[in-house]
Amino acid sequence: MSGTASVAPTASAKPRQLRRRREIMDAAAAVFAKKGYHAATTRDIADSLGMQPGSLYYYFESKEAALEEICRIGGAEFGDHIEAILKTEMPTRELIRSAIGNHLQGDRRHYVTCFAHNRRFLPADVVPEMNRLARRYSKLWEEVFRRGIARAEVPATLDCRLAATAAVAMCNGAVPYLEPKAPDEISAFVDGLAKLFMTGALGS
Amino acid sequence: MSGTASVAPTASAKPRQLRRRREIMDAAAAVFAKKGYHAATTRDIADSLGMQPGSLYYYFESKEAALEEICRIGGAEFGDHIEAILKTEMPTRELIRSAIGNHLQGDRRHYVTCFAHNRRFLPADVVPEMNRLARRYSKLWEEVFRRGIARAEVPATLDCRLAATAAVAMCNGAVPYLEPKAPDEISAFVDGLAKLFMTGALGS
Amino acid sequence: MSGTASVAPTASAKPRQLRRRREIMDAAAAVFAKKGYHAATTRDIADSLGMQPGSLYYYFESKEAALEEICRIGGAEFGDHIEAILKTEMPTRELIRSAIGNHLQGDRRHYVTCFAHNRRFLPADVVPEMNRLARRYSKLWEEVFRRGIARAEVPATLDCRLAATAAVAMCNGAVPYLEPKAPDEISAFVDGLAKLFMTGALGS
Amino acid sequence: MSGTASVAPTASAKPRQLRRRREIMDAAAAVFAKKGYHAATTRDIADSLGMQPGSLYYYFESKEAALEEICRIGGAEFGDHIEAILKTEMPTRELIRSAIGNHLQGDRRHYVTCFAHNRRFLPADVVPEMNRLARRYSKLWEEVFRRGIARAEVPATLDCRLAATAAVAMCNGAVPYLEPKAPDEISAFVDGLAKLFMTGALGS
DNA sequence: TATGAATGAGGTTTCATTCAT
DNA sequence: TATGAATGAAACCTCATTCAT
Repeated sequence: MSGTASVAPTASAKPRQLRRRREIMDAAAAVFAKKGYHAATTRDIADSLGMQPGSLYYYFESKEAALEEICRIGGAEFGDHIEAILKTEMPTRELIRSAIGNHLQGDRRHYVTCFAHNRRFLPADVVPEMNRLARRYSKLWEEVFRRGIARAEVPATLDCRLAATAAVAMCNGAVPYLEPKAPDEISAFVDGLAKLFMTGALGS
Repeated sequence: MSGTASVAPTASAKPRQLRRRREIMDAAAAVFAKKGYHAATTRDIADSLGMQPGSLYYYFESKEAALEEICRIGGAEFGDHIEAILKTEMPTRELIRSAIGNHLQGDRRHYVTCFAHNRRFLPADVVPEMNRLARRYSKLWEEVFRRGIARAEVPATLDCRLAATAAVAMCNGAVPYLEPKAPDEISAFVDGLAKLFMTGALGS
Repeated sequence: MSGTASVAPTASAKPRQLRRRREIMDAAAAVFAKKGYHAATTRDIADSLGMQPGSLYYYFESKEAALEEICRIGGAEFGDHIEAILKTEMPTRELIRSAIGNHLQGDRRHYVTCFAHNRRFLPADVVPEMNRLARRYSKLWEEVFRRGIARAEVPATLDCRLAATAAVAMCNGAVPYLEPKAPDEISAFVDGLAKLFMTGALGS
Repeated sequence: MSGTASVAPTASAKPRQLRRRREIMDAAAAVFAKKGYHAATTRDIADSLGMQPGSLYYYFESKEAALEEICRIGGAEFGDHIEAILKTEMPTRELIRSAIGNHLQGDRRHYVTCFAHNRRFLPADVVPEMNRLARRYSKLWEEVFRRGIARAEVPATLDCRLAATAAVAMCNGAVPYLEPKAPDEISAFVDGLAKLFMTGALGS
């Protein structure tokens, strides 16, 4: 397993293996996000990678374990992004735009879609953990609004909890509208959604 | 064989059958909406009705045929509701509240959830018809905003198409937040969403 | 159940019931003969009678019991016919023509088709009885040829057993060719088969 | 990755797969021929191969698709055999014996039995193709007799079409009599049938 | 690391059968 | 007698997963 002879190759082999693993998980996340966990077959994933279904099992223990990992990443990374931008002095308008952008345009957007729609299919003993991640994500959205109130960029009457829910709902519901769009269309779409969310349909 | 006595049962026989069929379809729509088409088993549906899976086939030809019918109803009825209220003189604020309410609180809300999330799983030859229904629903939402502009209840600068997409996206994304709520909580939630959608997170 | 009051109706009701039963069995035999026992559903039979599948169970205990009765009738009646004509002084040529005709044109021809193709699907404990009926039918065919030899109407070198097998095989195999034919075409066809069987393809 | 060593396995991989596929199809044909398509279960086929029913689907798409392929082979190959022997100078007696032999003793005899009895169960859009194959087989039998007439080996009065029908009917009807027989008994049986068919029961 | 063949659990569906009406 | 609704066993089929190569 170890020994001086195998150190050198391992040092370069590991990253390659990890890169491959990331490719596999990305493919799985994309397929899960597109079709949903149950409609997605291991063959779908394998096909999108040009391999055989059986070969996937070198990279994950089971389809469910893959979903679990994807959800964990999706649930955590999205929170992390808001947490990071909350540490900056960005004005609220930009915070919101950045958070929506991360949800819909980020590298790992498939992971979050997966998280949003498929975490309920995980085994009962990990669902609570996932819900904790979801709550954290919501709370961070709330924090965005609360901070906006503190800075007088947001009316003090805003129901921050409801606004957070609405933001997440709108992002999740918007996912299916992204697929047919080109990348620059997506940017414009996200800008539009962010503006609308901030000023409202009846606002100026 | 003849006589007034036998007219009554015959006259009520069909409705009874139709009522039962509606119960079955409602149950299927609820299960599909909750778990998604592929994760929902015929056993789930049957269990929620207290019957055996095989007995369902007395009422529909296949699980897929049931989905098709549910989607058709969901896609049509929701458009119908907006169409109906557009014919009234209701102010735009109430139009929007009513449309969101229909999406999230209506008797057939499970049908529309089904339609939104599962119509892509229908056989290729019915998907275009379903997409036509979806486009119609969007167009009717657009019409709500366009009418608002004409009446000067909505700023002329609003991108009506985007607003329609955002409204539908928000409604679809909000569905999972409804389930744990009591009926009156749902009403308050829908009121809040409608208000937020109209005035925006940053609006007064 | 009994009593003077019900005697009169019973006397005429029984035949009516029996006639109906015969209709049902004929329909079942026809469907079994056409599609085969396993491909034939109770719905097929019911449809051909304009009734509901459940109603059939007033006339037979089970689909299998119906098959058993049909096979028993088919197996017996065909033998009976040959037995009857063997008692006459008919020349061998006419005996053969009559036996083939009974197999392919008789009122109960569906019963014999059923017997030939589906008796193997009966429960193990009645198969021997059916095979006994089949053997009897074969033996009676043999007797036709043996008698022909005795009367010098058939060459003494004929393998009577083989000829019996061939006759039955040809009749069974000819059944599918009957269906599309009109009644008088069937007669001509049977005449042709009988002649060919007697004189051979290479005979004068 | 390259080198002569890896060529051999690749070269033999395909044939191995095809050989296995042929085994599966042969087993399915045998079971279909014995029990009939509807009475034959995928478990019957799997059992006769020592595998699980689900594993069969590695080799064919559905039970019905297997039947279709079997019928296509059965319908074509039998015609091919007569076509081939018609190209030789074989006398008519031998032609007939060979054609009957192919029907009842050939490697693919189960395929033809399948074809004869079960092609009507195929989907409506392939039945016409199958019937075309059946007609071709009949026509080739006719050609055997027609050629015999031309060569004066068969009386000019023979109804060639009827004789073809009778030959096919006799072969199909004789199939059930083969099963309990040993191989050499089968040969004798086929010889007997051929002779009887040629000279007739009443012929010398 | 990857594959092809196989497994077996579980899903959808069919259908003979029952029974209250 | 007949029906409509339901049952439950068994069929076909899918698919995540395993394993020898």
